[in-house]
Amino acid sequence: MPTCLTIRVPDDFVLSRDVCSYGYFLLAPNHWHVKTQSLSRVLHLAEGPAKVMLTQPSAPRPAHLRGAQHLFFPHKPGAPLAAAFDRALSRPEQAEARVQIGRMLRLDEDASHSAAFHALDPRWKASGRSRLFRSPTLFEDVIKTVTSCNVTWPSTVNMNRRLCEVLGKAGAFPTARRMARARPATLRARCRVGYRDQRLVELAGLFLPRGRSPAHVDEAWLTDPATPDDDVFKFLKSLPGIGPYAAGNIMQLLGRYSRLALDTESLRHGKAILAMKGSDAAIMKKLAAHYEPFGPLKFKSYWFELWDFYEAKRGYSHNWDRDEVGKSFTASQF
DNA sequence: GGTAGACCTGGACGC
DNA sequence: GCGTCCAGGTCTACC
Repeated sequence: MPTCLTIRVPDDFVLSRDVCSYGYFLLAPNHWHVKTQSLSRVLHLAEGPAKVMLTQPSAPRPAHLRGAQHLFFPHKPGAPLAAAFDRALSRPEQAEARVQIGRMLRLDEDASHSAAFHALDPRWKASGRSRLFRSPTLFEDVIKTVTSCNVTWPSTVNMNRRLCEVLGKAGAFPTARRMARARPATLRARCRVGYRDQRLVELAGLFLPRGRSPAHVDEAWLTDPATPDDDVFKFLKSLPGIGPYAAGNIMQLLGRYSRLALDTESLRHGKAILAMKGSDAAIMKKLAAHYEPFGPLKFKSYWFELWDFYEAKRGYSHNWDRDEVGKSFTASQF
């Protein structure tokens, strides 16, 4: 009989809001189902891939909001999630699945973490936004970040879809082992990753347990609170295909929010929304100064400002259709 | 330390 | 249908 797990979540956790909080929820193998307000994807587990569907009990729509265009998330905050798999999971696999789901949904950030963020930046208290969706593994987060560099959003969508189709098992995201064994020419020709081919293969090799390179990715060290942010940032920048933007983004994916990931979207935001003037370099400096008051959580403040802008243009993110949004969504098109 | 140019893909546009 | 232009971050060579 297929396994169905009950996942306990923090008191303020809302599936629709906390999944649809970062662009990766639109990238394969993730699939957000607007009609049912649920998330499905294939997870890699010890005995093979398993598809999971995550749901949370719904909350009744308050009478005063009925029929009105208003920020309303359809789930009951803090209600346990149901994780329904398409096959039976062994005990060790169930534990593994819980770890991966917990990472993806940032269940380690409890209500007190959200409260601390809202105390620092009260603009997000009403919506409750605080968590940023990520991947079940650091490896997937790093590869997704590289596929988002120097391309428009539709290309990122395509690259991730093709990586899953060509190298993934049963629709899963490729494992580091599989990608490390791939020929760069295959990645280029079949996954359309372009010049990133060699870099992706090298990166994948650094995630293998017995990486020979001194740059081997030690996830325990990267996530250890005792490791200074500066050291993590410096290490990430030393990896192939990772520059200042990608390193800043991976920092937040590691739960380190003290850095910004500044790119052309940031420039657009600075000019159009924050009315900043000057050269690009000058605006980058102004952006850094602008978010400084939000200290160790500045990435969240920055990101939710961007997200607000996207939602103002396209409606609430939990109602975004993956295929529709995948065709556009880039600075030059706003 | 700062900067110019190459690296690729895919969409927009003109013919 | 074809050719050209452009957006996008990283890397290398060079000053």
